[in-house]
Amino acid sequence: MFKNCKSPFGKKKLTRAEQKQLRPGQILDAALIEFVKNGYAATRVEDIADHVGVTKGTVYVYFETKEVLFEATIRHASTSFADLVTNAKDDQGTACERLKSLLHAMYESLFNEPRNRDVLKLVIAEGEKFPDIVARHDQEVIKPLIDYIENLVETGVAAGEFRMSSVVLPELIISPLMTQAVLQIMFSDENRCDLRQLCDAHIDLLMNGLKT
Amino acid sequence: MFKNCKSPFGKKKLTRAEQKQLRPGQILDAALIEFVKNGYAATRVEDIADHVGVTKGTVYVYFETKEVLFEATIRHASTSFADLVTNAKDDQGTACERLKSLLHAMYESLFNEPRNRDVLKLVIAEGEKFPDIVARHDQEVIKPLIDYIENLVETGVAAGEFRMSSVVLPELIISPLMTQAVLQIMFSDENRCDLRQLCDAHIDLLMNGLKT
Amino acid sequence: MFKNCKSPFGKKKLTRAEQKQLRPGQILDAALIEFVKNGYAATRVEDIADHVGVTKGTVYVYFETKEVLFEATIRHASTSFADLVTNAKDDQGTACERLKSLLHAMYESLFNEPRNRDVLKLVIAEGEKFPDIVARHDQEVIKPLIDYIENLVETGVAAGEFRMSSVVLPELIISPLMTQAVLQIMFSDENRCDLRQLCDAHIDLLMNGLKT
Amino acid sequence: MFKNCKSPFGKKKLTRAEQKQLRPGQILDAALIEFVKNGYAATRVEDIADHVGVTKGTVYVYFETKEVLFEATIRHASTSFADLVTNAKDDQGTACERLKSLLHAMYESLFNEPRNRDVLKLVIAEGEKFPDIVARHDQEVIKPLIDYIENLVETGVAAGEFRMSSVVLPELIISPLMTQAVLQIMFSDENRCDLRQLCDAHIDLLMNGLKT
DNA sequence: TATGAATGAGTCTTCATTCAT
DNA sequence: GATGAATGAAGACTCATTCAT
Repeated sequence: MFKNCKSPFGKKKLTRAEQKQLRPGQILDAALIEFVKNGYAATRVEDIADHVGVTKGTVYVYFETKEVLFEATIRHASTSFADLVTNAKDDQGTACERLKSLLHAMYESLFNEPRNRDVLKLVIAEGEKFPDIVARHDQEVIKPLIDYIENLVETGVAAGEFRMSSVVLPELIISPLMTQAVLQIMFSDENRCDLRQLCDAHIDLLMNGLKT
Repeated sequence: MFKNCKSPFGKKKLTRAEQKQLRPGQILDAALIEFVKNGYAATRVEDIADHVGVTKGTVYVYFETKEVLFEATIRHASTSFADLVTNAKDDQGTACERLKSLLHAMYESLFNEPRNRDVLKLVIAEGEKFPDIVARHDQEVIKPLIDYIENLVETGVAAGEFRMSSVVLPELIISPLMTQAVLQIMFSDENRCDLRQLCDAHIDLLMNGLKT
Repeated sequence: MFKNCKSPFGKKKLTRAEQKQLRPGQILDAALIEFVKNGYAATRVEDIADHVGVTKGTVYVYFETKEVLFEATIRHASTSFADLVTNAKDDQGTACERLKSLLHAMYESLFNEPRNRDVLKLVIAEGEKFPDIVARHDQEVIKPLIDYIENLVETGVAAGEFRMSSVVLPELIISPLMTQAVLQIMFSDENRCDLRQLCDAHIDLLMNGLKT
Repeated sequence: MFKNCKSPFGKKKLTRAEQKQLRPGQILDAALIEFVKNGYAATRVEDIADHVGVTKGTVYVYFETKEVLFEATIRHASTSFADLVTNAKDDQGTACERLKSLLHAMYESLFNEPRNRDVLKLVIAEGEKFPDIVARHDQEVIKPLIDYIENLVETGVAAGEFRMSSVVLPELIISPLMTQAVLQIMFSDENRCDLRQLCDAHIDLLMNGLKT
């Protein structure tokens, strides 16, 4: 009895099987941190292993090569942002309200999910060596977002909420977010800018700019 | 015959002394291309030398280490964008006109000067390993630009050209440019977006958003 | 009773105990194949395990180290050829007849027992790293064969069957067999040579050479 | 003066250029020794470098990979034996004399040129991993020799020197040499056998066997 | 000044071996 | 007995850097 009840008070000492299930995730988390810090080439597989508390060899039990690990790392970290658009599609309300809602969600994600910034940095820095990753990011993150906004703007124009004059490119609408992400990457997050203030100013300027 | 007669009418066959004077610039140009392509760590000094048509040793005649070469490369390539603000300060006209003029100049620079994008990419990708470079870039490129725009907006508000409501952050104003630069970096310049159209849409949306 | 009578009609589904008894032999068989194919250093213990259908760990249950396994593999595979001489000693008849009989038996063994070739290849290839194996092979395979032939020749000379002129070295007598084995090893058995024809030509030439 | 006159009495201190020319040969010689001693897989590139008195890196200046080095090593060492047949073709005399002459030359080569044994050992041991090497060896060493002997025997039979009865396979004629080479490889050359005696016995038995 | 042979520290990757389950 | 996760020592290969020419 209690044979399998590993110390009911602590949470350590997992069984091998449990460890094994956790390992890939642990390694991918550590890999993201290290790859973001040093870039692909300058990150040593051993640094990642140390970060997890295992040895080099263990990393190779789960990932065949450093390249495979890198690609898996990006894939692992790329989820949350894509979900954002998916969720936004359920929103109700006027185009204006839905646009605001989307932007708020994006600012929140920018604030709470460093992984999105991390992925962006890696796509920028390593895209030349890993074209597949750029394509994936375009396909699964950028494109859906741009398309959704384009659709929103068209809906708003049709409803008379937005002026229809010149083409309003979706890139324009999200550019403050992208720019803020890039600045956070460049200046290592020392919050030079109050995100809430930026969000408000962004929406204010944009809505004023769009209104009929 | 005429073997050494460096064709007085052509521009080839420079003397050794002339060669020597050109070398550092040639090396820095090649270094920029290679560093941008592969990143700092994955670029081999020999690749740069090959690109110039000399051997590794020659690079070390002019630059003590790869790090020194990298820093010199960034410094060498960082000039043009800073000049832009300096030149803009001579502009005359209303705040609105001067803002438009600045943005046009920046789009033109984005279009004509790939070096600005190159430097941005390197600052993003290698900033963690070279904090000095980030600081320099902030000090000499970003800050002056932000300050100039801030000043312009204040002037415009004071003159009643722009509405004064909420704070309009300079970052908001330049963000479409920054975003476009990042997209160009990520997608290797396959012009997904007509720059002229973007410029017009940007100015249109911005002016509408700012106006009283 | 009936202990071993698992499913009297089929031969599959052995008990664990039976499995256990077979394991060492299965491993040694697989090890021979892999060691012959890749050599000692380039053979991975896991390849051998895979070949048997077990995992690395199981191999180590039966053999302490890769070296021990290698030595056991050679010993396991070295039996048949030694028996050949033992059996030949029971032969009756003239020296000439007994020599022919021995050669026939050796050709048959060369044809039917790839293991002899396998052992020869390993002794040649790995002898430097495993001197014991060479010594064993010399002691248990080569020496007895040479001695037996020497004795046979002496008997034949004494009986007037063979000319006694110069010393006839036993190595001369078996060299076509050794050579054929080496060629089979080198050219992976693509039968460049009809063994029966070789056997006949060998015996013909030899008997003619030996006759008074 | 005498600046470049490197000690006319000693032979050391070669110039860089001279060194460079010698390096590949030095490396190949060392590589042959090490590869023969340990086999391909168990030989470390550093062992070879140490043997030459340089560092690992230097080996890679001249040979891209260990595999390339191995193949070059075999090619470098494979010359002398092939020449033997080429030279034999100039021989004059009866078929019998020419055959004897060839065998004498081969025994001499076996005695004086350890490289031939070395190549044979590597072809046997590593042939499976390097099929090209086996093919080359067959094409350039074995085939020419076999063909030459076949021709010689036919000539001898036509001239009535040899009996024409059964087919006499060239492999039979050279097998004592091949066997001796293999025994030398296996027993590391501790001359178990007087080569001169073997040669005489071989020729004696063979000529007796062939004669009409 | 320019070269490029040589170096050797550093990194990826493999694999024999161990041991908790 | 069997497993396979984990280890860590070892080896192939790279590349920044030096220095004799």
